[in-house]
Amino acid sequence: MEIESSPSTSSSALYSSDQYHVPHKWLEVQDSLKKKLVTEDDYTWKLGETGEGCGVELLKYIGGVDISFSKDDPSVACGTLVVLDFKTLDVVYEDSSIVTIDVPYVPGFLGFREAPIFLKLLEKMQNGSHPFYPQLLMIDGNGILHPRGFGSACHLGVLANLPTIGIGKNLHHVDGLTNSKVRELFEADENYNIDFIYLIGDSGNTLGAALHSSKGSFKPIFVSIGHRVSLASAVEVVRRTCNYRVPEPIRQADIRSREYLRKHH
DNA sequence: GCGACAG
DNA sequence: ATCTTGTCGC
Repeated sequence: MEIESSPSTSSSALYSSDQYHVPHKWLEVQDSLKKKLVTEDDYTWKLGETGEGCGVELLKYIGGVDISFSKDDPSVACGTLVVLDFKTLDVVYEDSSIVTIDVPYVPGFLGFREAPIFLKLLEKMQNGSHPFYPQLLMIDGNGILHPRGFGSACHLGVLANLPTIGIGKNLHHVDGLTNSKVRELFEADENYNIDFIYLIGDSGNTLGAALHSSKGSFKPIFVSIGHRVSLASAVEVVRRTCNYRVPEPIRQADIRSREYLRKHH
């Protein structure tokens, strides 16, 4: 007869520390959603730039999402969805919502905590048949650059059935990838004036790319595919939305969510 | 054995 | 994520 395991003994030994507890079914749900993941370009529009205006549908509305948390009450947060014009990078839509979050942050399960909030914002827009509903979404968090290949960008992409790109501002150490390894790769290629390197794990899989996205930034951002987009397209889109280190859709969502929270709380 | 740990 | 001052540069 099995003895009931103690609460500190999580079903997945992601980390040797018992600092985090993985709620029941999260691994199963993640695995189930992962089966619906599409890792290639799956959309009808083009990125434009060359020979546009020939009747082809172009990428115009690109979304960004982020969440800011209250310093006083960690359960109070503000989720924000912005939509930018891909060409001009002007914000053409913004919606923010103050919410209370009871779902804990567990490394490797960020989607469970944040995706529901973004889904609500997207549904609100979709239900109103808003003309600026995003064709593609950028998420503050990783895509397949993740311990089980299913980060929050994949999570939201599958649930929203939208092409998504994951943006990490810090490296999630996965498959043998480390910051020093990334530094080495950049230094090895620096002679060729290359501003990005592919993140290839010990498994041999390409999990994403590290990109020096703006001129004055030595610290890279970490791009990985979420859903229905190829890595090449993802990097291209990210490149073209970076006025600063952080791509504009995410940067605007970040700024505006923090501002909204400050005003309404 | 210790410690790592997207947001 | 959030806690935080000054400081360097355009």
